[in-house]
Amino acid sequence: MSTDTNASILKLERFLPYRLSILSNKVSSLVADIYKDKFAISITEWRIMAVLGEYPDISADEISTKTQIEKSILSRSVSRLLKRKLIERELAEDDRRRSVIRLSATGKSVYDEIVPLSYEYERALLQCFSQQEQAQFSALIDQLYEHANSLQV
Amino acid sequence: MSTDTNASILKLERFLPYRLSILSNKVSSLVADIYKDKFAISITEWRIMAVLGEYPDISADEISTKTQIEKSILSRSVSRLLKRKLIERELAEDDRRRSVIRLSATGKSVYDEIVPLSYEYERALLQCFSQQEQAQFSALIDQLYEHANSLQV
DNA sequence: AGCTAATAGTTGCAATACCAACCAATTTAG
DNA sequence: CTAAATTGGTTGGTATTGCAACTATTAGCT
Repeated sequence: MSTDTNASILKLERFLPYRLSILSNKVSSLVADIYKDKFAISITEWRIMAVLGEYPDISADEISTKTQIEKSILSRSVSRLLKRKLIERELAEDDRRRSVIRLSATGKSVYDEIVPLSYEYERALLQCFSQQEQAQFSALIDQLYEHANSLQV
Repeated sequence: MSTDTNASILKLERFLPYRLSILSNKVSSLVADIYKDKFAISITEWRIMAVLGEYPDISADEISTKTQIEKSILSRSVSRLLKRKLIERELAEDDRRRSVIRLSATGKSVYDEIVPLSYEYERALLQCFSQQEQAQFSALIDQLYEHANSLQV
């Protein structure tokens, strides 16, 4: 990590935000290729399906807060997934603004195929770490995320 | 970190690629706002300027490999920076396909303003870590990046 | 030299992202 | 009870992205 705060030159390749971005892009693009090649699903679409696998029958808004997908993007992604019959949607009885979304049977079967692939990929990634390092890294990520959140204006 | 590779449900919020993506977005969007508000410069543009601050008189192609910015995006960003007179460009004498890019005087003064802000931001981010944790986190990022790179098809 | 391949950079186009405006249903406050 | 504010979701406009095709120049091979 860079240490000299008053340096007059920025070493981009050691600058934390840059490094995180590069790392994240690399890690995500590898899975993205898998999802895309085998299932023609984007990362965004997969995230929606993933949340629905975990929490069936939630609203678009709940998906949005859980995945941090912006609501216009979510709306269009949901349309695509509906068109491809990977998810189903109906109006909520109690509040007709809301709708309730869930994986369709097809969607569930795709989900069931992707989940193990995802875990396998994560496992392959983490193979470069010892058990202890995994735990450390995980904790540090959480810690930094919390902190970054608190820096928000 | 998720441990059970055979789980039938994916916990998205504990899935490493997702967590890295969220963290990176958060961390980058905070700096992006600073660059944008104070200097009307995007992250991409800043990265280009940052590399030029470190390595003056390099070609677009060299910038591309150093920043991992795709060359079409780079080309357009360079145009914008030229138009705003933040950088200068001339043809390389030895190879007239290449051009040689550097910060202009204005660009350098903007650079000189942004660098301390960036370091300050990084410092603020890292305040949630002890010295030891910083070193660990940094090492783990490098380690994971190397490994992810090696998983490439 | 002369032809082919490779490289540096630009541009076109389709997909995606983001913001703001919008519609419809519901909640709140007077 | 009703007007205003809020909420869930969609849509429009615009900017950004990413791939591929293209131009121009240089390198390599025979």
